[in-house]
Amino acid sequence: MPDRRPENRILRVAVPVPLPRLFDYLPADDGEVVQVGSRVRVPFGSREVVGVVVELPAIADIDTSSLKPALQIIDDQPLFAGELFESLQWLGRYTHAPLGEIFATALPGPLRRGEPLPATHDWAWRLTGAGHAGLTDMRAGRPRMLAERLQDGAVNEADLDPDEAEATATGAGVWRAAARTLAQRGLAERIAVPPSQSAPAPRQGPELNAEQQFAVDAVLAAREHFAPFLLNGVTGSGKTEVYLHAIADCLARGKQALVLVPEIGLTPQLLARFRARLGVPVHALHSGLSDGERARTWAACLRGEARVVVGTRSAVFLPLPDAGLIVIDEEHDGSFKQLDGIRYHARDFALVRARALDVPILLGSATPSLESLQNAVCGRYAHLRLTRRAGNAQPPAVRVLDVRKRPLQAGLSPELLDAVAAALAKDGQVLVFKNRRGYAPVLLCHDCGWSAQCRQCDAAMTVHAGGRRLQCHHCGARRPTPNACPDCGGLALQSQGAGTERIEELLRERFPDVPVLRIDRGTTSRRDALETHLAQFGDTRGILVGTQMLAKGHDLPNLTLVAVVGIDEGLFSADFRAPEKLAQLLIQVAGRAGRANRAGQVVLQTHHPEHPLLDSLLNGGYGAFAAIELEQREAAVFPPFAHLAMFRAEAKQAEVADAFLLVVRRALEDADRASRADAPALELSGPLPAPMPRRAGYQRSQLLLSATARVRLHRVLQAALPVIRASPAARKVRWSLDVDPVDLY
DNA sequence: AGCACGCCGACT
DNA sequence: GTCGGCGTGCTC
Repeated sequence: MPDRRPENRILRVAVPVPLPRLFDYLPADDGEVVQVGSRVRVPFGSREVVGVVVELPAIADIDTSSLKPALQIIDDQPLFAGELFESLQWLGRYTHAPLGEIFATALPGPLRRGEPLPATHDWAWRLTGAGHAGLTDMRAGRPRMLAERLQDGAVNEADLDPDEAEATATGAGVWRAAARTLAQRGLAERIAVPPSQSAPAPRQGPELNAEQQFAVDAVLAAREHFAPFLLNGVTGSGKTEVYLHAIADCLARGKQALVLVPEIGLTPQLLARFRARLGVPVHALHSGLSDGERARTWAACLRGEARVVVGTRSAVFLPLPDAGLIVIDEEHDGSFKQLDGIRYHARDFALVRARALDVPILLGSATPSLESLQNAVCGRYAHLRLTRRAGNAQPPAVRVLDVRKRPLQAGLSPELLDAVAAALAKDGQVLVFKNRRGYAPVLLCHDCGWSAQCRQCDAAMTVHAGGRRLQCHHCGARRPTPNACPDCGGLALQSQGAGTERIEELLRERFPDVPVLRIDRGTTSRRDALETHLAQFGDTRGILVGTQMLAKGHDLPNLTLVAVVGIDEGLFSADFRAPEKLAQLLIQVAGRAGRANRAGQVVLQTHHPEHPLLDSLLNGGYGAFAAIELEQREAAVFPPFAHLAMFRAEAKQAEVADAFLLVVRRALEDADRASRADAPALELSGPLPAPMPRRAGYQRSQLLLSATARVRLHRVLQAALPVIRASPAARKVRWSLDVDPVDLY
């Protein structure tokens, strides 16, 4: 019988520092009982940190002479228990990140800093005795109006908040000033009440069509166990209705549902729709919330009070003691991948959690990632298809504009400007969409469409050294930029198109009598600014100019023309994922054009009207494109047929970063040689300059690893990382490891 | 990552 | 004579 008395256990703690090990502490002097998964405050060097207890080994087995006592047990009940604890351990092994940092990223700020788990009760206001007595003597005004609302009993703060329509008319939260006034005069008081489970009565949704019903039935049939579904539904086919039915069933069984949405997808409209339909409070979790609100949602989930949570990437770390279903909307979206710190992929981690929780998981998209599609093709995911659009909505007509040798203004051809003029003449709205993912620039001939390709790699070369050098990101080959096009002899070689500012400027000049609204990071940094801008734009005729931000969001019923420019960089990018991202984007922006009552038109401006990507996409849709692209990925041994990891390093001098990556390369080659059964498991490319090689005075460089077998990739990484971390070169650079990197070039 | 300790330049 | 540059070493 093991001795479980706390004084005979030591605490093995994961501390939030980038050290791949755990630290042991003696129990706190207060003799408090500790459980695995609880936070503890511990001394660490010359400071104090908050860590998580991950083991409680018997004191008899440990040399305790150098151990310090823990300072405080923060949680009497573990914050990380059961499935979440296990899944986070898995994530630590998978990302090769220290456990302490994993726990820290899984927690909202206040909990990470050691604050106690917040209360989750609601607040309500009620009149005091004096308030009831003095009501009739009060002057007219907001305080009196509030007092009158409270005279029949306490009212929750949530119910005092005006609803969406009122909020814009009166301004949100005006009652708070009135409440403060009443409280100061002793007429009203704020009281804690149990968390409300009340919500608007669930409203009936539209009737499901046969495809939707089939999808819902399939999910319900599998609801008792882990079952991944790819819900592949064209734009407007009603994926959300399928989610809502599956969630309603989950709630009826007394279980929790977690819905992950892309950063830009968590709009007030989406939340309002969920709230109106489900009949329980719907919690939201996104970066626009205050730290306190995030901590409260975390606590509400842990206590099982939150039944439905809709959240962005970080919501994948919420505790789900009564989980019944996980939904990932727009599963292909890039914002599910964290790009710094712990570089996790929320969709992939959600799959791991769903398996551990033994619940179904629904991945929805009109344009699934090729990874998920391949999983569906090979039968690991059940493939559900929604092919019919709601109502009479017709897919928009797509026209490809060949702009070779056309006189461009700000990158726009005369034909495109004519199309804009025509749409405006019919009182329509126009969206001019500039494709500008952070592609490294490629060289293009405006006369014939020629682009600089590497002679060995069949991949586009990227422009470096201020346009004077071309470099291949696969093999590192370099050559000078030609002065004239090798194919047609023309001198119209250019590395990139115009930005949205230039386009906006030109359109204003050209169409002075209509509003031109530019939407991009510069004009629209705040989270809700996009919605506000679009709402202001309304449905009058006018032009929207923008980048990715405009691909989704606010419905624009009068949008009759979508003009897309700048797709050639995507067609010939060095990034093997560029075609996939471009195809997804084109489908998405095209989906914005036209509604049931008004036909929409899409114009694609390109130097490559015959490009296979455009051809397959236009003639066979996303499915046809994806089938071809998957074949190419298989032939080239790229994901999902290979598994990648990326070391990145930055230093003041490029040679320092490269020297470190050469050490990494050596360590990986050694580990690979030592572990290999028959053939090398790894293919390495690099060190190569990163897409933005210079940033803030730092030179950035990277080393890519590829392996066909995931286990071997991890085995080699695990063997090589101690060597890498211990190397003197590692201290001279800032470096990181990214397992399953998304943006390569 | 922090933070301390530790040994060499321009300043009150 | 000191304040402070950031190299290197450690954190139970």
